[in-house]
Amino acid sequence: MTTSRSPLGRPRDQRTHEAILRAAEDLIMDQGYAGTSISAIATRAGVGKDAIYRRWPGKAELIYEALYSTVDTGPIPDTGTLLGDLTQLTRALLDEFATPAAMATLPGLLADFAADPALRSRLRSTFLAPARARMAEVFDRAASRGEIAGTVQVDLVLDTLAGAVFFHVGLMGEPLTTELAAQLAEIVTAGIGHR
Amino acid sequence: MTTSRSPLGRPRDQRTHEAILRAAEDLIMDQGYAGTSISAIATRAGVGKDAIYRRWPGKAELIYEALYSTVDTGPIPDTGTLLGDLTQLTRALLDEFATPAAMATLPGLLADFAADPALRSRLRSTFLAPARARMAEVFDRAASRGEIAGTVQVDLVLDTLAGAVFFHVGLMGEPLTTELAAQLAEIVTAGIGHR
Amino acid sequence: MTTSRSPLGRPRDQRTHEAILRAAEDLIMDQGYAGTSISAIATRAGVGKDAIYRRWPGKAELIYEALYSTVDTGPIPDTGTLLGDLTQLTRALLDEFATPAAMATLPGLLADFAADPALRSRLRSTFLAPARARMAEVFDRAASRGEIAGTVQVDLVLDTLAGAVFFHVGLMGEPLTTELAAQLAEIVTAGIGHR
Amino acid sequence: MTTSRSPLGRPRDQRTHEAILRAAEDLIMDQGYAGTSISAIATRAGVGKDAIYRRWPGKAELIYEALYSTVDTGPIPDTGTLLGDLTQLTRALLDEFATPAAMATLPGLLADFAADPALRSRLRSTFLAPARARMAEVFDRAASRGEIAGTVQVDLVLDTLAGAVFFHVGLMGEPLTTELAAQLAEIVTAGIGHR
DNA sequence: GCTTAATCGAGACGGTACGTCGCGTCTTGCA
DNA sequence: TGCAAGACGCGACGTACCGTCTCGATTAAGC
Repeated sequence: MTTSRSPLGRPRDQRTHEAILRAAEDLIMDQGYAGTSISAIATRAGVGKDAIYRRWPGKAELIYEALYSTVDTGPIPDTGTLLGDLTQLTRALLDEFATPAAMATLPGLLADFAADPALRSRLRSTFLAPARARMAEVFDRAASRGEIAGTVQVDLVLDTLAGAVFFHVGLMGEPLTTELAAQLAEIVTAGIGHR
Repeated sequence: MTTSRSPLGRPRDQRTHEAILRAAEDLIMDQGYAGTSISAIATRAGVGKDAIYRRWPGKAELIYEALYSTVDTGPIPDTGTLLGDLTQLTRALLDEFATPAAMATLPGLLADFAADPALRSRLRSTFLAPARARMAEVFDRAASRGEIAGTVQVDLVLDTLAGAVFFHVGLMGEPLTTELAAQLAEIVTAGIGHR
Repeated sequence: MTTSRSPLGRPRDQRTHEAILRAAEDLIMDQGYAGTSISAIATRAGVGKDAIYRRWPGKAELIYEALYSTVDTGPIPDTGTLLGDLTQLTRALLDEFATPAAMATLPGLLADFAADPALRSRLRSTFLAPARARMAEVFDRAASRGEIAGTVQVDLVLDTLAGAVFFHVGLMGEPLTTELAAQLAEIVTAGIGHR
Repeated sequence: MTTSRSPLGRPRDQRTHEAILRAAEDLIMDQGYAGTSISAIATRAGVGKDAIYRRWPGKAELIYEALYSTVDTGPIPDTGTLLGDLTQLTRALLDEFATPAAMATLPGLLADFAADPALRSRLRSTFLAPARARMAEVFDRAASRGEIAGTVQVDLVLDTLAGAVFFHVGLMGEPLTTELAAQLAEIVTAGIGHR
């Protein structure tokens, strides 16, 4: 049997967990990523610093979980055309990145992730891999419809879309046009689709 | 006349200037961006901290000048085709970002720039604007050749290319394939070119 | 009758008690008083922290019991002379203070006791009072032998002896000469005896 | 020549130094030794913690300098009798230990000094050695007057007096009788003087 | 046999202090 | 005025203990 033994000692308090995440999000909102310290989060949450370090190894992981825990889990779009599907995928990406908190956080967060190989691979497996799987499915369907020929470099497309969104939204702080997702999807679809 | 008055007192020592830039580059190489402090740069350069703050307002600007001062000033590519021109522009972008020092620096540097509106606009005017001008020229020629119709959203294309390169190289630390530039240029060209 | 009701619930485990005292002594030996934490004692004893706090209110009391529980209960010396009796009392004092563990512990322990009035009076009643009683007896006999006249300030003598021993052994970490007890006793005897 | 080169860099600010010592003394007064933290001293003095750690390696040395810097430098007593001289020396000892701040500090301070061999020897050379020299002088004069015969174990006497004072005042927190010095001096004088 | 209640190991909890580091500014003496 | 050196106030870092608490499990004594 695989009955996982109930862990020893006092279990972690769920309310503590939530208070930390909430405090983190609040502080990010009005202080930005760099201006938010672990101590400040702890104070605001009414929590000891240890309670934070017990759960997360550092600021980057905490903030990542606080803001990006809602990985896209909706149904994979199936509009009947590659362009339609890609547009929806891109729009989902945008929706996640375009919140005020996310915009204020992305550059600093990505910098911290980039600086640490362990974090980098965590980001890849936690965030990028699911997105890649969804996109691969979309391309598969497009191929079976005959919309595209041969293989598509899914990673390349994903990087292109994510990179463009990051540049626009996170880095440049550009006002977010609702057409951006459509335009990007259009470019990529046409760029790939030509056989 | 606008002859700026020659400044009073002892003139700044050019060797100090160079020593700082060299020390900054060295430290970036083996400590990364976050691990490089102004104090450390000063010590390594055999220089007082004031000598640094007298020249640059902070770490971001110093590192930016030390590593990215060589803005692309070569001739605008003119291969006769949009694809060829874009490939060359993208390759230039890659060459600049793909040095070890640049890869180790980009995310942290961009985070610092993103956090400060003043820096952000400086980046836009110093770095992005020239690249945009060169790209606009390439598109103009393509239009006059009849390769593309109507207007092209140059900013969008630039963000897409730069974003993709940043994601691949700076953030993910991916091994750099020489074909990346060609592939990206191909996607964008096709994506735009279709009329 | 006042037969104390046998307590409800699971009785305390004697082995736990002993394991704690043994762990405390071990840790004191190679980490000193300040370097010994309650957590460390608990871990070393294979015991929860509560098991400690259930028995002792703090580190000072625990260590005190672990190292000084063997209050001098031997027969009161009766050598026939004041000098002989005082020498033996002093030697007993020395024997108790001169163990490596005691030497490593005394200053820190006394500091904790001094900082808390409750502890201070506990020390007085538990440790000093018995020693004082024994010494008073010795003086009584000396008076009845005619060795000393009038009253003797027992407290003063005790403080003098204990203070000197503490200074030599605990504070200065001086190598312990076997003659120290004799010399101190001699001084005090002569100092008091003169009428 | 032995002209000591003027040190490089900005010299340490004397007012900072004094503010720290004053804040330390204040806090000791109403918080005790254990209740006084370096951070609190820094805050109270309006000073950064570094300014403290730059000057003293830890709390013990800082407090020691703040409270006991005024080593007895008055003229060596010369009353004509050993008893008179010793009484005065003991009274000086008492005067130094019997201030409220000193009483609140001594046990904790001595514990910290005892825990570190380096501090222990510092205490010996800075504090005890001068006192020993003064006492040796007193004994020399007594010998030349014929009051005492042969050699006297100055260290033993010093430890006895200091230990007794420490026990009474620092450890037990006893109310301080003005006669204590006289009584102690009397015991020691008689104890030694008998030939 | 069942209930009651205290104890057990383990470890989470809110705090507080630690000693270090980097920031950007300032104050020296010398060039 | 520039310059190297380094002190300055500030504030965050991540760690260590404190003494209390909350788990599930264990161990008697009283019903």
